[in-house]
Amino acid sequence: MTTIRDVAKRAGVSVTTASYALNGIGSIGEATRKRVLEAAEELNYHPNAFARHLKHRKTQTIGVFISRFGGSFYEEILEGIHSVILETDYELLVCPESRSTRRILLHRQVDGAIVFDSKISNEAVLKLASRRFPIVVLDRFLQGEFILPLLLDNPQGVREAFGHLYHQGLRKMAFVAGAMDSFDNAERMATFLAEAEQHALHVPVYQGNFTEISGYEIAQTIIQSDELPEAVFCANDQMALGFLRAMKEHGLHAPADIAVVGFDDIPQTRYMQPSVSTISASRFEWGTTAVRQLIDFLENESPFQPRRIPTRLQARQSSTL
Amino acid sequence: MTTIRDVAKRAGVSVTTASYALNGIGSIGEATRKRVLEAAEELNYHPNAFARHLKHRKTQTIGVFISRFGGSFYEEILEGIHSVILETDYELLVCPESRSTRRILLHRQVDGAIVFDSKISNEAVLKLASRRFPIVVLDRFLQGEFILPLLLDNPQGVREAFGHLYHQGLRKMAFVAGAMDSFDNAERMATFLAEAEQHALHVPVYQGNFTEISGYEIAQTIIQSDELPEAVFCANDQMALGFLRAMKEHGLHAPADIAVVGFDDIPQTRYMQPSVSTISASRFEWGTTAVRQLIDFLENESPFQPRRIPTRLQARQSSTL
DNA sequence: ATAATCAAGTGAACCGTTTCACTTCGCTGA
DNA sequence: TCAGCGAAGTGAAACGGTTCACTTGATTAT
Repeated sequence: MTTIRDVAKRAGVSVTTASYALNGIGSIGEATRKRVLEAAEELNYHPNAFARHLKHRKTQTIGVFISRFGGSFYEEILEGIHSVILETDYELLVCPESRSTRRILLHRQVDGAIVFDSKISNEAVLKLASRRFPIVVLDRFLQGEFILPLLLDNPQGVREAFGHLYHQGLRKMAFVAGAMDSFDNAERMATFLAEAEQHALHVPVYQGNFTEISGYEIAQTIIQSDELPEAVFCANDQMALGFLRAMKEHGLHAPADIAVVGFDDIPQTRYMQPSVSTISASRFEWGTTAVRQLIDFLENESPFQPRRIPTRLQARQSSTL
Repeated sequence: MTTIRDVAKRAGVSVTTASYALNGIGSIGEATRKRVLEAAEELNYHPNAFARHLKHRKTQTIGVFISRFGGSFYEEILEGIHSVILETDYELLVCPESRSTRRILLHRQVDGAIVFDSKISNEAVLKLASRRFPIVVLDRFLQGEFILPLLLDNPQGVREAFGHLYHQGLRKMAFVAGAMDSFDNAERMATFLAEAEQHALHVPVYQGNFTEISGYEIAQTIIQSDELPEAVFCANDQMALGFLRAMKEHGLHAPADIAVVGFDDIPQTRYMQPSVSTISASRFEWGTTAVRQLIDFLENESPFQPRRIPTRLQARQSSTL
């Protein structure tokens, strides 16, 4: 590995001069600067990032903490984040859940974090966040001067979906809930029930856990009961898929027998027969917004702008009479 | 930030002793060790990763270089890599194409690399690879003592697909090729044509570029020609999807009018109507194999084991008469 | 002629660890 | 009694950069 000392020696200058010349700062004569740059080029010199970070106590890196790579779930968000990073001189460190998450966060290997991993506790986030280490959270509602929660606009999409069902004359509705500890689930449920209440409807809630199988099992239960609901809203698409699978197995059709709406707009929903109505959000924009705000905070200390990511109903076959 | 000096001071020992105690090496009395660990705990001390890396000239990090996050393409490979990393004391740095790729590679911020990004040139890989910096490439055939190409077993899957078509009595076949500079495309095509030749078949080749639209356009051309082939093999699924879309628009059905087979087993193939025959590989296993070999090389200098990732035909509706 | 100014360049400390080479000291065995 | 030893602990250099405070020597103003 060639170091700046090698470069300095070859250019016949001091290390200080070499450093200034390479970084284009300090007052260095044109001829000298050129000599240093040439030497660096000839020796194929590249500064050691660790030495630099150690000195600067900054890493020019944004950390993104997700629970796993799979599931198509983070893909678009990451693409969005990446697209912004490309325009900046920051780097991107994507870290799936593991011991290293703790390590990386604690060892300050990144300048700021975007958190989308419920395994990271609220306490941890609260403890870590500081002026020197702002955190954007995408998966929870958490307030703090140096914490920005950036969440989906669940109410908007859910209200739209409710209206879509209601205006088609459907009155007997059911709600299939996801994991209890999920903020999104809570908000989707609260909104749906509030809308129903406004229209004097009673909506039974079935407790699932966001998995396909939980949707499937809940559908079994519902189908075996006395009378079927006219419409079911599932707190996410996986459960809607499970629900539809059970319906199919019992010879029931959506939307004729039960209209079904999900949430997230995962790719399969488009390809299923029938195609599945769902609520979409621009996950790409979610990612770009998150990283823009984070970098803006790091560079200019601009206070966080609370914001919701818009959602939109995608009315497809499974709920359109 | 608390440093090891703070810990040493609080424990009333030298920095050296603190370091040894924290790392569990050197000869340090039991009582002293305990005192140091307590001090570290109380001060919430975490060693600075950069200082450590600087000293060690090792980062305990594997870099994965992909072209982008989207497209479901890397997902499973990354999951596989991640699952292995979890069992080791290495960390994972996933880097989508950008200036930073160069930076990270050149600045030796990782101990070894897994490359799956055709934008990184062969020359770059050849120049970088060394005993101290082994590289696994997943997207090209590249030989070198410190380079391990880990590729799909294209011939196996393609031969299976050819047999599947041939045994159903199909004789008039066509091949829809992907990007010219792709190793996978070349190998798939070579295998298919060789198989055809063995059975005295002539197979016309249509040049696409792996995109859905190129498959669509080629289908248009073929459909407007005098006589249709009985079967078409597309070098990847995207093109197969485009091909099927064009067929549908012209009122043609797969497999009755033309049997279609793709390659990659992307999720949609399962959900389409008709479901699309394709060739699958365990991408998860691809990832685990890659990182296992890399770490094994780093730790034990065990020479690379050339290997192919097995592929398997998934015969679905689009090609099953 | 001389002081002031300025551009160009340099020495050395520092960032936070690790680790080599060394010291200290109590104990054992002859 | 004392050489020798091993356990416990320490000082300081090193990793590879950056940057503060400083020197040098030429130019300018008076």
